[in-house]
Amino acid sequence: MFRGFSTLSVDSKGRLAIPSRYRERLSSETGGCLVLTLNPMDRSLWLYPLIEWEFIETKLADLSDFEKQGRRTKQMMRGYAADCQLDAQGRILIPQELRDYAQLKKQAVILGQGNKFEIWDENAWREQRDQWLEQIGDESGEPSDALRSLSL
Amino acid sequence: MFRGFSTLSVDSKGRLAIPSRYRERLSSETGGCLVLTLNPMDRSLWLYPLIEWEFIETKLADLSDFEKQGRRTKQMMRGYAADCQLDAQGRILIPQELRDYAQLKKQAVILGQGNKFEIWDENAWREQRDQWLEQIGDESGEPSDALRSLSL
DNA sequence: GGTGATTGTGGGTAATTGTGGGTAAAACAA
DNA sequence: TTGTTTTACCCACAATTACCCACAATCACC
Repeated sequence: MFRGFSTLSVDSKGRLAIPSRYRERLSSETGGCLVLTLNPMDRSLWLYPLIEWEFIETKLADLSDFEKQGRRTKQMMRGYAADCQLDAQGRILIPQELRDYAQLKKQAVILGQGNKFEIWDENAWREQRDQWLEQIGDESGEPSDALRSLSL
Repeated sequence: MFRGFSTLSVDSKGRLAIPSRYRERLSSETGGCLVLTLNPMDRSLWLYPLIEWEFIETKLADLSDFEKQGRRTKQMMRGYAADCQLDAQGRILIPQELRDYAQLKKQAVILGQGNKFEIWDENAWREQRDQWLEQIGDESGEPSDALRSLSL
Protein backbone atom coordinates (compact mmCIF):
# COMPACT_ATOMS: atom_id res chain seq x y z
CA MET A 1 0.00 0.00 0.00
CA PHE A 2 1.24 3.43 -0.93
CA ARG A 3 0.88 6.28 1.51
CA GLY A 4 2.37 9.68 2.15
CA PHE A 5 2.64 13.14 0.76
CA SER A 6 5.25 14.99 -1.31
CA THR A 7 5.46 18.27 -3.14
CA LEU A 8 7.31 18.10 -6.44
CA SER A 9 7.96 20.34 -9.39
CA VAL A 10 6.79 19.74 -12.93
CA ASP A 11 9.60 20.92 -15.20
CA SER A 12 9.28 22.72 -18.51
CA LYS A 13 9.09 19.43 -20.40
CA GLY A 14 6.26 18.14 -18.25
CA ARG A 15 8.28 15.66 -16.25
CA LEU A 16 7.66 14.81 -12.63
CA ALA A 17 10.08 13.00 -10.31
CA ILE A 18 8.59 10.16 -8.28
CA PRO A 19 9.84 10.36 -4.66
CA SER A 20 12.75 7.99 -4.27
CA ARG A 21 11.19 6.04 -1.41
CA TYR A 22 8.72 4.50 -3.88
CA ARG A 23 11.07 3.90 -6.77
CA GLU A 24 12.51 0.56 -5.83
CA ARG A 25 9.08 -0.88 -5.23
CA LEU A 26 7.78 0.44 -8.52
CA SER A 27 10.61 -0.87 -10.62
CA SER A 28 10.71 -4.26 -8.96
CA GLU A 29 6.95 -4.83 -9.09
CA THR A 30 6.36 -3.89 -12.68
CA GLY A 31 9.70 -3.17 -14.29
CA GLY A 32 8.98 0.52 -13.94
CA CYS A 33 5.87 0.32 -16.11
CA LEU A 34 3.16 2.63 -14.85
CA VAL A 35 -0.21 3.80 -16.07
CA LEU A 36 -1.30 7.37 -15.60
CA THR A 37 -4.91 8.39 -16.12
CA LEU A 38 -7.39 10.99 -15.03
CA ASN A 39 -9.44 10.83 -11.90
CA PRO A 40 -12.96 11.32 -13.18
CA MET A 41 -14.21 12.64 -9.85
CA ASP A 42 -11.69 15.43 -9.34
CA ARG A 43 -9.34 17.45 -11.48
CA SER A 44 -6.42 15.25 -10.56
CA LEU A 45 -4.52 12.25 -11.93
CA TRP A 46 -4.17 8.66 -10.82
CA LEU A 47 -0.93 6.75 -11.21
CA TYR A 48 -1.04 2.96 -11.02
CA PRO A 49 1.66 0.32 -11.22
CA LEU A 50 0.88 -1.64 -14.40
CA ILE A 51 -0.20 -4.74 -12.47
CA GLU A 52 -2.74 -2.76 -10.47
CA TRP A 53 -4.01 -1.03 -13.56
CA GLU A 54 -4.65 -4.30 -15.33
CA PHE A 55 -6.87 -5.31 -12.46
CA ILE A 56 -8.72 -2.00 -12.66
CA GLU A 57 -9.15 -2.55 -16.37
CA THR A 58 -10.96 -5.82 -15.78
CA LYS A 59 -13.28 -4.08 -13.34
CA LEU A 60 -13.98 -1.38 -15.91
CA ALA A 61 -14.57 -3.92 -18.66
CA ASP A 62 -17.39 -5.39 -16.58
CA LEU A 63 -19.33 -2.13 -16.57
CA SER A 64 -22.27 -2.19 -18.95
CA ASP A 65 -22.15 -0.32 -22.24
CA PHE A 66 -25.83 0.43 -21.88
CA GLU A 67 -25.67 2.17 -18.56
CA LYS A 68 -24.70 5.76 -19.12
CA GLN A 69 -22.55 6.69 -16.17
CA GLY A 70 -20.66 3.43 -16.28
CA ARG A 71 -19.94 3.73 -19.96
CA ARG A 72 -18.61 7.22 -19.57
CA THR A 73 -16.42 6.32 -16.64
CA LYS A 74 -14.94 3.47 -18.63
CA GLN A 75 -14.41 5.63 -21.66
CA MET A 76 -12.68 8.37 -19.71
CA MET A 77 -10.39 6.25 -17.64
CA ARG A 78 -9.32 3.92 -20.40
CA GLY A 79 -9.24 6.61 -23.05
CA TYR A 80 -6.89 8.81 -21.10
CA ALA A 81 -4.74 6.06 -19.67
CA ALA A 82 -1.12 6.64 -20.66
CA ASP A 83 1.65 4.10 -20.27
CA CYS A 84 4.75 5.56 -18.77
CA GLN A 85 8.15 4.45 -17.60
CA LEU A 86 10.45 5.81 -14.97
CA ASP A 87 13.44 7.38 -16.70
CA ALA A 88 16.98 7.03 -15.40
CA GLN A 89 16.32 9.82 -12.87
CA GLY A 90 13.09 8.26 -11.62
CA ARG A 91 10.79 10.65 -13.45
CA ILE A 92 7.71 10.20 -15.58
CA LEU A 93 6.59 12.34 -18.48
CA ILE A 94 3.03 13.56 -18.04
CA PRO A 95 1.28 13.96 -21.40
CA GLN A 96 0.14 17.47 -22.22
CA GLU A 97 -3.48 16.44 -22.25
CA LEU A 98 -3.36 15.12 -18.70
CA ARG A 99 -1.40 18.12 -17.49
CA ASP A 100 -4.17 20.30 -18.83
CA TYR A 101 -6.89 18.22 -17.28
CA ALA A 102 -5.36 18.41 -13.82
CA GLN A 103 -4.35 22.02 -14.43
CA LEU A 104 -0.82 21.20 -13.38
CA LYS A 105 1.43 24.22 -13.16
CA LYS A 106 4.89 24.45 -11.72
CA GLN A 107 4.30 22.84 -8.34
CA ALA A 108 2.48 19.54 -7.88
CA VAL A 109 1.57 17.29 -5.01
CA ILE A 110 1.64 13.48 -4.96
CA LEU A 111 -0.39 11.49 -2.46
CA GLY A 112 -0.06 7.78 -1.77
CA GLN A 113 -3.54 6.26 -1.99
CA GLY A 114 -3.29 2.54 -1.40
CA ASN A 115 -3.01 0.82 -4.75
CA LYS A 116 -2.23 4.08 -6.55
CA PHE A 117 -0.96 7.63 -6.32
CA GLU A 118 -2.98 10.77 -6.74
CA ILE A 119 -1.34 13.78 -8.39
CA TRP A 120 -2.68 17.31 -7.93
CA ASP A 121 -1.65 20.80 -8.77
CA GLU A 122 -0.40 22.13 -5.47
CA ASN A 123 -2.71 25.12 -5.25
CA ALA A 124 -5.75 23.16 -6.41
CA TRP A 125 -4.99 20.57 -3.75
CA ARG A 126 -4.74 23.07 -0.93
CA GLU A 127 -8.01 24.68 -1.88
CA GLN A 128 -9.82 21.35 -2.08
CA ARG A 129 -8.37 20.18 1.17
CA ASP A 130 -9.45 23.24 3.07
CA GLN A 131 -12.88 23.03 1.56
CA TRP A 132 -13.30 19.39 2.54
CA LEU A 133 -12.03 19.92 6.02
CA GLU A 134 -14.67 22.56 6.48
CA GLN A 135 -17.40 20.25 5.19
CA ILE A 136 -16.37 17.23 7.27
CA GLY A 137 -16.27 19.36 10.37
CA ASP A 138 -19.74 20.61 9.56
CA GLU A 139 -21.97 18.30 11.63
CA SER A 140 -25.12 19.26 9.78
CA GLY A 141 -24.40 16.94 6.82
CA GLU A 142 -25.59 13.35 7.26
CA PRO A 143 -22.79 10.77 7.15
CA SER A 144 -23.51 7.62 5.13
CA ASP A 145 -24.15 4.33 6.94
CA ALA A 146 -20.72 3.10 6.01
CA LEU A 147 -19.14 6.14 7.61
CA ARG A 148 -21.43 6.08 10.62
CA SER A 149 -20.12 2.67 11.66
CA LEU A 150 -16.50 3.49 10.97
CA SER A 151 -14.08 3.78 13.81
CA LEU A 152 -10.72 5.32 13.06
CA MET B 1 -6.10 -4.06 -24.54
CA PHE B 2 -5.72 -0.69 -26.20
CA ARG B 3 -5.67 2.41 -24.07
CA GLY B 4 -4.51 5.99 -24.26
CA PHE B 5 -5.11 9.26 -25.94
CA SER B 6 -3.60 11.12 -28.90
CA THR B 7 -4.46 14.16 -30.91
CA LEU B 8 -3.74 13.75 -34.58
CA SER B 9 -4.35 15.69 -37.74
CA VAL B 10 -6.45 14.54 -40.64
CA ASP B 11 -4.60 15.75 -43.72
CA SER B 12 -6.13 17.10 -46.90
CA LYS B 13 -6.35 13.60 -48.36
CA GLY B 14 -8.28 12.27 -45.39
CA ARG B 15 -5.44 10.28 -43.91
CA LEU B 16 -4.82 9.80 -40.22
CA ALA B 17 -1.61 8.53 -38.64
CA ILE B 18 -2.00 5.80 -36.04
CA PRO B 19 0.28 6.55 -33.07
CA SER B 20 3.47 4.56 -33.42
CA ARG B 21 3.11 2.82 -30.07
CA TYR B 22 0.24 0.75 -31.49
CA ARG B 23 1.66 0.05 -34.92
CA GLU B 24 3.74 -2.98 -34.18
CA ARG B 25 0.88 -4.68 -32.40
CA LEU B 26 -1.52 -3.93 -35.20
CA SER B 27 0.67 -5.20 -37.97
CA SER B 28 1.73 -8.34 -36.15
CA GLU B 29 -1.76 -9.29 -34.99
CA THR B 30 -3.56 -8.84 -38.24
CA GLY B 31 -0.99 -8.00 -40.89
CA GLY B 32 -2.09 -4.39 -40.67
CA CYS B 33 -5.65 -5.21 -41.74
CA LEU B 34 -8.15 -3.02 -39.91
CA VAL B 35 -11.85 -2.35 -40.07
CA LEU B 36 -13.24 1.12 -39.60
CA THR B 37 -16.92 1.71 -38.98
CA LEU B 38 -19.23 4.14 -37.27
CA ASN B 39 -20.04 4.16 -33.61
CA PRO B 40 -23.82 4.00 -33.43
CA MET B 41 -23.87 5.51 -29.94
CA ASP B 42 -21.98 8.72 -30.70
CA ARG B 43 -20.81 10.73 -33.68
CA SER B 44 -17.47 9.00 -33.73
CA LEU B 45 -15.74 6.07 -35.45
CA TRP B 46 -14.57 2.71 -34.24
CA LEU B 47 -11.41 1.10 -35.51
CA TYR B 48 -10.94 -2.65 -34.97
CA PRO B 49 -8.12 -5.00 -35.80
CA LEU B 50 -9.57 -7.42 -38.34
CA ILE B 51 -9.55 -10.33 -35.90
CA GLU B 52 -11.59 -8.39 -33.37
CA TRP B 53 -13.99 -7.20 -36.01
CA GLU B 54 -14.71 -10.72 -37.16
CA PHE B 55 -15.74 -11.55 -33.63
CA ILE B 56 -17.96 -8.48 -33.46
CA GLU B 57 -19.52 -9.51 -36.75
CA THR B 58 -20.63 -12.84 -35.32
CA LYS B 59 -22.19 -11.04 -32.38
CA LEU B 60 -24.04 -8.71 -34.73
CA ALA B 61 -25.26 -11.64 -36.79
CA ASP B 62 -26.94 -13.00 -33.67
CA LEU B 63 -29.06 -9.88 -33.16
CA SER B 64 -32.69 -10.37 -34.05
CA ASP B 65 -34.02 -8.84 -37.22
CA PHE B 66 -37.34 -8.28 -35.48
CA GLU B 67 -36.12 -5.96 -32.78
CA LYS B 68 -35.76 -2.43 -34.04
CA GLN B 69 -32.64 -1.19 -32.25
CA GLY B 70 -30.80 -4.39 -32.91
CA ARG B 71 -31.62 -4.34 -36.59
CA ARG B 72 -30.47 -0.76 -36.94
CA THR B 73 -27.25 -1.33 -35.06
CA LYS B 74 -26.43 -4.28 -37.27
CA GLN B 75 -27.31 -2.40 -40.41
CA MET B 76 -25.24 0.63 -39.51
CA MET B 77 -22.16 -1.06 -38.23
CA ARG B 78 -21.93 -3.61 -40.99
CA GLY B 79 -23.04 -1.28 -43.72
CA TYR B 80 -20.43 1.34 -43.02
CA ALA B 81 -17.60 -1.02 -42.18
CA ALA B 82 -14.57 -0.23 -44.35
CA ASP B 83 -11.46 -2.36 -44.65
CA CYS B 84 -8.26 -0.42 -44.37
CA GLN B 85 -4.53 -0.96 -44.19
CA LEU B 86 -1.70 0.90 -42.57
CA ASP B 87 0.44 2.57 -45.23
CA ALA B 88 4.22 2.77 -45.03
CA GLN B 89 3.98 5.75 -42.65
CA GLY B 90 1.48 4.02 -40.39
CA ARG B 91 -1.56 5.93 -41.63
CA ILE B 92 -5.04 4.89 -42.64
CA LEU B 93 -7.30 6.53 -45.20
CA ILE B 94 -10.72 7.41 -43.79
CA PRO B 95 -13.50 7.18 -46.40
CA GLN B 96 -15.33 10.41 -47.10
CA GLU B 97 -18.61 8.98 -45.88
CA LEU B 98 -17.21 8.16 -42.46
CA ARG B 99 -15.40 11.47 -42.19
CA ASP B 100 -18.74 13.16 -42.73
CA TYR B 101 -20.52 11.02 -40.17
CA ALA B 102 -18.01 11.81 -37.45
CA GLN B 103 -17.75 15.41 -38.66
CA LEU B 104 -13.98 15.10 -38.78
CA LYS B 105 -12.23 18.34 -39.53
CA LYS B 106 -8.56 19.13 -39.32
CA GLN B 107 -7.82 17.91 -35.82
CA ALA B 108 -8.92 14.52 -34.55
CA VAL B 109 -8.53 12.53 -31.38
CA ILE B 110 -7.94 8.79 -31.05
CA LEU B 111 -8.76 6.92 -27.85
CA GLY B 112 -7.78 3.36 -26.98
CA GLN B 113 -10.90 1.53 -25.84
CA GLY B 114 -10.02 -2.07 -25.05
CA ASN B 115 -10.54 -4.15 -28.17
CA LYS B 116 -10.85 -1.10 -30.44
CA PHE B 117 -10.04 2.57 -30.98
CA GLU B 118 -12.48 5.42 -30.98
CA ILE B 119 -11.88 8.36 -33.32
CA TRP B 120 -13.47 11.77 -32.75
CA ASP B 121 -13.27 15.23 -34.14
CA GLU B 122 -11.20 17.07 -31.56
CA ASN B 123 -13.70 19.81 -30.77
CA ALA B 124 -16.64 17.42 -30.63
CA TRP B 125 -14.69 15.25 -28.26
CA ARG B 126 -13.81 18.06 -25.90
CA GLU B 127 -17.38 19.20 -25.68
CA GLN B 128 -18.64 15.71 -24.95
CA ARG B 129 -15.93 15.08 -22.46
CA ASP B 130 -16.62 18.17 -20.42
CA GLN B 131 -20.28 17.39 -20.40
CA TRP B 132 -19.72 13.83 -19.19
CA LEU B 133 -17.21 14.78 -16.57
CA GLU B 134 -19.75 17.14 -15.15
CA GLN B 135 -22.29 14.35 -15.00
CA ILE B 136 -19.89 11.85 -13.46
CA GLY B 137 -18.82 14.32 -10.83
CA ASP B 138 -22.33 15.52 -10.16
CA GLU B 139 -23.02 14.29 -6.63
CA SER B 140 -26.70 14.94 -6.82
CA GLY B 141 -27.32 12.25 -9.43
CA GLU B 142 -27.71 8.74 -8.11
CA PRO B 143 -24.79 6.48 -9.02
CA SER B 144 -25.82 3.09 -10.36
CA ASP B 145 -25.37 0.04 -8.16
CA ALA B 146 -22.44 -1.04 -10.27
CA LEU B 147 -20.68 2.26 -9.66
CA ARG B 148 -21.68 2.52 -6.05
CA SER B 149 -19.76 -0.63 -5.19
CA LEU B 150 -16.79 0.16 -7.41
CA SER B 151 -13.44 0.94 -5.88
CA LEU B 152 -10.74 2.04 -8.26
C1' DG C 1 28.74 21.28 12.43
C1' DG C 2 31.25 19.45 8.69
C1' DT C 3 31.34 15.97 5.12
C1' DG C 4 29.66 12.79 1.81
C1' DA C 5 25.96 10.59 -0.39
C1' DT C 6 21.45 10.83 -2.14
C1' DT C 7 17.67 13.16 -4.35
C1' DG C 8 15.33 16.59 -7.06
C1' DT C 9 15.85 19.72 -10.95
C1' DG C 10 17.36 21.60 -15.30
C1' DG C 11 18.97 21.40 -19.92
C1' DG C 12 21.61 19.61 -24.37
C1' DT C 13 21.61 16.22 -28.05
C1' DA C 14 20.18 12.61 -31.00
C1' DA C 15 16.63 9.62 -32.53
C1' DT C 16 11.90 8.96 -33.37
C1' DT C 17 7.43 10.30 -34.84
C1' DG C 18 3.79 13.08 -37.03
C1' DT C 19 2.74 15.83 -40.98
C1' DG C 20 2.65 17.61 -45.58
C1' DG C 21 3.15 17.23 -50.33
C1' DG C 22 4.85 15.30 -55.07
C1' DT C 23 4.24 11.73 -58.30
C1' DA C 24 2.70 7.47 -60.30
C1' DA C 25 -0.73 3.90 -60.51
C1' DA C 26 -5.46 2.64 -60.31
C1' DA C 27 -10.39 3.34 -60.50
C1' DC C 28 -14.18 5.54 -62.43
C1' DA C 29 -16.95 8.30 -65.70
C1' DA C 30 -17.98 10.05 -70.08
C1' DT D 1 -10.83 4.85 -75.59
C1' DT D 2 -9.77 9.36 -73.12
C1' DG D 3 -9.96 12.47 -69.36
C1' DT D 4 -10.67 13.04 -64.49
C1' DT D 5 -10.60 11.76 -59.85
C1' DT D 6 -9.06 8.90 -56.29
C1' DT D 7 -5.78 6.04 -53.97
C1' DA D 8 -1.03 4.21 -52.99
C1' DC D 9 3.75 4.95 -52.49
C1' DC D 10 7.63 7.77 -51.82
C1' DC D 11 10.54 11.44 -49.81
C1' DA D 12 11.44 15.39 -46.67
C1' DC D 13 10.90 18.54 -42.94
C1' DA D 14 9.59 19.93 -38.19
C1' DA D 15 8.25 18.93 -33.65
C1' DT D 16 8.37 15.93 -29.97
C1' DT D 17 10.36 12.59 -27.05
C1' DA D 18 13.99 9.62 -24.95
C1' DC D 19 18.43 9.47 -23.29
C1' DC D 20 22.33 11.44 -21.29
C1' DC D 21 25.07 14.41 -18.24
C1' DA D 22 25.54 18.05 -14.68
C1' DC D 23 24.51 20.93 -10.84
C1' DA D 24 22.30 22.20 -6.42
C1' DA D 25 19.67 21.32 -2.43
C1' DT D 26 18.71 18.15 1.03
C1' DC D 27 19.46 14.52 4.20
C1' DA D 28 22.19 11.20 6.91
C1' DC D 29 26.17 10.16 9.22
C1' DC D 30 30.25 10.75 11.65
